[in-house]
Amino acid sequence: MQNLLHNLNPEQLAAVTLPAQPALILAGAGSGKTRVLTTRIAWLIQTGQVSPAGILAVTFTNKAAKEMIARLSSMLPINTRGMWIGTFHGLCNRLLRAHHRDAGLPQTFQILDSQDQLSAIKRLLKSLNVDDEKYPPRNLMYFINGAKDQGLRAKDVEANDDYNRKFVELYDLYDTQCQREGVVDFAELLLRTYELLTRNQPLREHYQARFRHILVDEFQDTNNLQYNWLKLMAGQHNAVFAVGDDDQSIYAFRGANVGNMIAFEREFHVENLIKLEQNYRSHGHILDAANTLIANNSRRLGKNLRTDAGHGEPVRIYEAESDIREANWIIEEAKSLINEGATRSEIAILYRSNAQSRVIEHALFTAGIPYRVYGGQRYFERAEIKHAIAYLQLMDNPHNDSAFLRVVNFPTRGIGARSLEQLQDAARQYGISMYAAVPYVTGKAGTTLGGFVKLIEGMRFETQNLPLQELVQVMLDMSGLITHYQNEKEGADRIENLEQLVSAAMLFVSEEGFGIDAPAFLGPKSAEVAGPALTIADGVEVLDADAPLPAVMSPLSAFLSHASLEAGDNQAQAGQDALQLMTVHSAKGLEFDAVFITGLEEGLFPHENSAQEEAGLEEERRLMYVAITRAKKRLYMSFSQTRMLHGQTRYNMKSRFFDELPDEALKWLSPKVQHRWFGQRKSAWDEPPESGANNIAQSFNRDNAGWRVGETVSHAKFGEGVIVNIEGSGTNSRAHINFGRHGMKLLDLNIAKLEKVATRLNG
DNA sequence: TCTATCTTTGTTTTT
DNA sequence: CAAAGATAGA
Repeated sequence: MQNLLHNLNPEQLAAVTLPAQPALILAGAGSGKTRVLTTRIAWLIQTGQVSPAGILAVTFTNKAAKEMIARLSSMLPINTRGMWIGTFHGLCNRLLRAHHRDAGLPQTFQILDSQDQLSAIKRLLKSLNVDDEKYPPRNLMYFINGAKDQGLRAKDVEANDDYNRKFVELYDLYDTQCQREGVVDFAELLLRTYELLTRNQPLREHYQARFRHILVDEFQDTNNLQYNWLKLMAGQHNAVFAVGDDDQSIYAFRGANVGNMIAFEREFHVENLIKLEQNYRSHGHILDAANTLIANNSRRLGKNLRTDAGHGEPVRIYEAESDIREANWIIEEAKSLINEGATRSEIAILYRSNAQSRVIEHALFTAGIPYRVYGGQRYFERAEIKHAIAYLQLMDNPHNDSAFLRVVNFPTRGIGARSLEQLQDAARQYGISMYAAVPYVTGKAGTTLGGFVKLIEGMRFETQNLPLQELVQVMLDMSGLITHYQNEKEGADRIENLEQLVSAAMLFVSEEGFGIDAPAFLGPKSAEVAGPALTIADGVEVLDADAPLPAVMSPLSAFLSHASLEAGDNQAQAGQDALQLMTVHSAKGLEFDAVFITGLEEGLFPHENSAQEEAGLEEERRLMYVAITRAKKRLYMSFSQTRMLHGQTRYNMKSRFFDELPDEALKWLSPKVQHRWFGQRKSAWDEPPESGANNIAQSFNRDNAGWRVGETVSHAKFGEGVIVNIEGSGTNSRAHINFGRHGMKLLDLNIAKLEKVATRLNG
């Protein structure tokens, strides 16, 4: 035990060894949060206070769950497989599989990712002849998910006007459609489990009696439903150990409620509140930047990080003329870091939105530097993989209409809109799935559709005793997907991806502990598993702690769940030492020696859709805080005067966040730009401007009262802005100026009192 | 019914 | 700039 607890600081030690009572740990960035959480679990088990089966540990990302399991198995000589450590969604999936009957779901229910959900909604609207201009599918999706995140069914949602009443009605119909097809969306996984446990007292009491210790990571990210879910699991007696950081709450957009931290403190009568403020990650200047920035937020629980490390290097800031040059600068800096001995994988390039990665990727590719992109297009979201998955879904659950529609005519088999219309009519008439409705379609359409059904049934028959990876292979061959892409010009990559699916299946099978030769449809090894998966206790079927997943889920179902819930963390080229590219969101929880935060411009970061309201802006600021605190030794920030977005050049102002950083910690690298065309051409302008940038031609046109497009100006009332466009000339010149937080203004250049703005420079 | 081509439209973040 | 959707012609 000694070795378990040594090297913990007093606060960490106190947190790890708290008594079995509700506890809230306010853990700042880099304060050893994960360490405290895992050591706590290990300590509880080692001191015999609880058995591994009595632990429920919840995280938000699969990455975090895996990390926790890995650390735990290095700390304790126990098999972590049976332990309940996972994401909210993963754990709920597990519960629903085990109790599918009580939950009113087919055993092979399938999980819709957001793409699937949106197309299901579009399909619903179409079938109901609802005007999707008036009721945009996307809005309906947010409406539904928002309601579910609050724990509300359609009947529970209050609607005060016709418009919202329609949304409620559609919400209800959407649920009906999902139920008919045997599919659940992300929010439904949680809500269904919540309802199941609320309704079913014996079941609830069983799990309450079992999980004496519930530990929650990233508690600030819980939404109301998740919080209530935790309350339900906790019951009256269980110890909830919540770890979180209100300053790192960046998921309010999907319902996360920081207020849960305060609610938790109050409702659970938390007497054990511990703050971890010692930072072990970042050098002083970096931490100062983070602290100063986040101090601009109101409504904080209050916490200030400190470090024993020295000031270290200042934060370097660079202003580029274009996004392309920004990327090139990043690469030059990264190169010199590498020359100085830095490891590539310890350098991260962060951006606010995925679209920004393209320019950087291009530059990295040209420079021949290995890199790895996280997130973005994920493996299981690629079109060809989606098709393959749809075939697998139909084999597992033929009533999934989304899957049916995706591949019924892909590759083409002469089943067009008319046949499907007939089929949909039949399905609606009998209230059954499209697959089941096929026999009711007569004529030629009936024959071709029947052929498709035969195909799926043939695939099932051929694979009924095969292990998962062979099942996938047979599916690929029989579906005609491979042949289809062979005939396509750019199909080679797609075929490669499809072949990878076989390896993915094999990997999944070995990692999850399914026997590698076990048939994919049945519960393999179930006969040999020590103890049955489901035990009957007091007349209730419950999930046994030691039973591995396969006992309640067939390998195929499990694999499909995996595809939806994990989407393949883009493991591409793992192992190679490469630069790390990712959004700020996906960087949460990670740390790097050197970090580049890019695209720090008004409208991008903070994002224009968020900066309108105070709450949104504060979330953006927390996001920036997360970004800064990822860095250990070196931190770079950059922004650009121009940027391509939606195929056109945009002129953004530098981010307001620069004004919220402490000058002493910063070093501005960019050359002065204010008088660049009045003679003082220096450094960055020594190189010729890129061709094709449409502002360049205008930049040498001095006819517009001395102003040019792209220039930063200052206005008495609106503050700083960037000239986006100039119309007219001479005494008639008017300019569209982007004043960032004050919006776009059209000003007469001969009347408005504008001043040129100098960029600060101290290096 | 299929394919090629045009038009339109992009929430930014993720389980 | 792309991807998704709509339209026209084969």
